[in-house]
Amino acid sequence: MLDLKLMQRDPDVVRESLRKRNSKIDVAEFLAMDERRKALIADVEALKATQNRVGPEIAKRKRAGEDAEDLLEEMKRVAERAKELDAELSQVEAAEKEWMMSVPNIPHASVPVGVSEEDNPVVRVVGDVPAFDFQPREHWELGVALGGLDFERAAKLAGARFCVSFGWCARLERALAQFMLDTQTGLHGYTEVIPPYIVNRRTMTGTGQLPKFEEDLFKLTDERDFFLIPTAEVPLTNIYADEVLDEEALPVKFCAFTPCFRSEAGSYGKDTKGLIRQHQFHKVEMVNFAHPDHSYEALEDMTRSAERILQLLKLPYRVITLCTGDMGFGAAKTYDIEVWLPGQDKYREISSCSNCEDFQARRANIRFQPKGAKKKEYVHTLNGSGLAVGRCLVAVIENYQRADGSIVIPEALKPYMGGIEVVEPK
RNA sequence: GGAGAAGUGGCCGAGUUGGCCGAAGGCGCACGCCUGCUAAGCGUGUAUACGGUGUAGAGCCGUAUCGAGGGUUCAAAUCCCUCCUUCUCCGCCA
Repeated sequence: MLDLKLMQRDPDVVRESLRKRNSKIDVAEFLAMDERRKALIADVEALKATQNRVGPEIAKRKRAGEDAEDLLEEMKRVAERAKELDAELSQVEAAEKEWMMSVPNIPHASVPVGVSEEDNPVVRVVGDVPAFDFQPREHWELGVALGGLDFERAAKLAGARFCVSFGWCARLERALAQFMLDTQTGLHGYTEVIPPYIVNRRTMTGTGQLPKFEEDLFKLTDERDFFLIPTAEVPLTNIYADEVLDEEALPVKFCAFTPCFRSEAGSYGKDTKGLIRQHQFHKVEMVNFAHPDHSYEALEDMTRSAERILQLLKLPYRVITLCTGDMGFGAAKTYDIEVWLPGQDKYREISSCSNCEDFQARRANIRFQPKGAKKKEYVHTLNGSGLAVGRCLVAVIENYQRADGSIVIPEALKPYMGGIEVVEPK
């Protein structure tokens, strides 16, 4: 959520932001609501002030045994009127809040202006795209042939966009997860967390999934308003909702390995084969709570931490900056890391690292107490995949394939593979 | 799943014949004084949000907030309803 004061004082900044994001949201709508709200507050509070002034007078008369009928009559009318205006005020406030909650974050000045992913500049390219002396195959083809992936039985169990992994493949995914966690906790100072995979509406609203993107989520039919997490960013970031952190404690760095659940509504026809786009996948997520003065350093730091995984696995990748038109709702700046997939002959997203500045912190009410200052400030929150485990499995399979259809296990994963060094066709 | 108890300011804890309660007291914290020695004492201050004004995150005025939401009433921390959370006992269970 944006700062209400900023909306009121400098609506042009918001207009400009929305223009860069190609949004149709109209700031004038907000300004009108805000005017109306202020007018109502003035009226309602004047009436309540009257009530507070006359109330003790009534009590005084009653105690003295005097008649207070005239005041009671008058106050009855005041109370009635106050109630009417209060109801209208509540409506206006709710509408205004909803409007505020649907406005995306303001892009950082360094973010390139653009319309679509075509306009995302490449920041750096790391590792050489491997040259194969045969036609590299796609992961789903290799995985199925080697008995590791089974999409047909998954369809039977659940439906499209699910997968069952067996044997070496299940082990490889577990190895990747463990390797990532060990790297982030051991090398980069992250604290490992196991959060709930089901969260409530408040939590989903704190990070920005709600109210705008409910159709992307799996909602439980339970009357308790439960949702399956689409990413561990949601529970990790909300861990400190409604809390005040010590300034010296910043930055706080959490990581978690969790399943992620996404409805993938509106992605019909995209990536219909393989593991790239599933309703359920695993991800190691990193979340930082940073001091506002250092959050952009933290973004670089987090991105490097994600890249480290690919470097250790010797997987070629590149880093791009998302342009204003391609950036997510809550982000002020986002780097995507794209890994090379020989089977697809292109780079595909495997991590997304964002600085949300105080956008989520304001929604979730996460603050810190600056030393010497009176007022508490919102922290900056960052999140990034470190990495998407399912897509990393895809990358390993495709990059480490050999002409005979076998797959070599990357050096860095061998300690986790229980002796498996090569997966070969039977 | 059954039975019961509780939710007040950073913490503890008063307040339940509705009005004099934004809320006693204590602790903690901040500043000052005193004293001077591994202490203590004294004084003052100590929430947040919104609205108005404005020297525009100074001050002042107003409103709201005693788990959340709704109701009764001229008036509710105090009465009624719903929900949430925590705790205790029993049952069940990975």
